[in-house]
Amino acid sequence: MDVKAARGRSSNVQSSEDETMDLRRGPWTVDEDFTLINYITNHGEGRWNSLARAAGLKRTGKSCRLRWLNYLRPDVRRGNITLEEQLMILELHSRWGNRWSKIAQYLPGRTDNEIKNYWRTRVQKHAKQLKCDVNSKQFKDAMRYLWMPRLVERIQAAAAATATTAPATTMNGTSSAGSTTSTITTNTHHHDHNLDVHKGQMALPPDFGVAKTTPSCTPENSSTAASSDSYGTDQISQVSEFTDYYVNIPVNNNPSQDYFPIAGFQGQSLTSPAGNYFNTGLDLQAMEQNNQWLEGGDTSDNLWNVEDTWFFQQQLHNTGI
DNA sequence: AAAACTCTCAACCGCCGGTGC
DNA sequence: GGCACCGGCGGTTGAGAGTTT
Repeated sequence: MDVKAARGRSSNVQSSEDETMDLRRGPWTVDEDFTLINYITNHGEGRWNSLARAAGLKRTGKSCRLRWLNYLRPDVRRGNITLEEQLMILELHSRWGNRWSKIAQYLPGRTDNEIKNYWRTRVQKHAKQLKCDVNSKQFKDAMRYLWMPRLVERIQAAAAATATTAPATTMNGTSSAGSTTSTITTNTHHHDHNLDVHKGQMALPPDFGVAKTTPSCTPENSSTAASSDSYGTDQISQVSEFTDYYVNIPVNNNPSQDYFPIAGFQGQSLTSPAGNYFNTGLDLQAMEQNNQWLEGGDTSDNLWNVEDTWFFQQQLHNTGI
């Protein structure tokens, strides 16, 4: 098959160099993969254009680089994004916006492309369901006060379940295995860098979770400093608005050592994630009392159910936001 | 069963900054 | 300083798989 012509968009715009070199485009074949892996195994990475030529691949250097980094590299992790990774992505995106490669640095084995795809397909889908812009204050607040706490809950529930089967370790804080009533312990100055969050290697940025001297989860300043797609240097929060406080959450089989940061809580029970920090008119406590959104059993893609969406939209309507 | 629709993700594009001549 | 080349990044596309009608 002539891969070059496989993608209509690609076949329309061909550089003269491509035509003279008869470079291939489109999906990689098994043989090409094998050739690239073999060459890099024997010679290492180098200048990608010359590598492509030396390896006998009729591909651009860019294409080889992309294939290697996003797919063939031995340490690339594939498959579902874990809850911890989801939480990390939400958090880091709140800080850095669409800096996918930077975010990927903190998710070992995940590529910027994968994270970008996750954001576009999952996160933006939720924004679409809520009929609001993914960069809007409403959506960011909903993400912070609904989605992230819910992720934390599920992580915690999973950890509690693990603890039930392996009672030798205990959570830092009180815990009811299998329930969602565990108390989060505030740890405002905890700096466990390079935390063993996922398969032992999920490193956190140096200021991840650093407490501000003044809590910032107020209607006035929430979701105003970050999360724009066009980040100027003055727009990048030095401290994430999502990670004002550490919350000790065991996230793997060694809960006594591992803590996962999450924002917006100050020693609150997870049963009240909407809590007292949200006074923008979106009465999330009422949402909680409406109790639909805390119902368990959903999947990571179903953190927003129909009721959530409906209620959220009602709040938007009622408050005139 | 099949058409229509939705979702996922690999791959490409253009732009930009770094580097060497 | 100017130019060319290269690598890296974020944005976008579209094929194919999956789901719904």
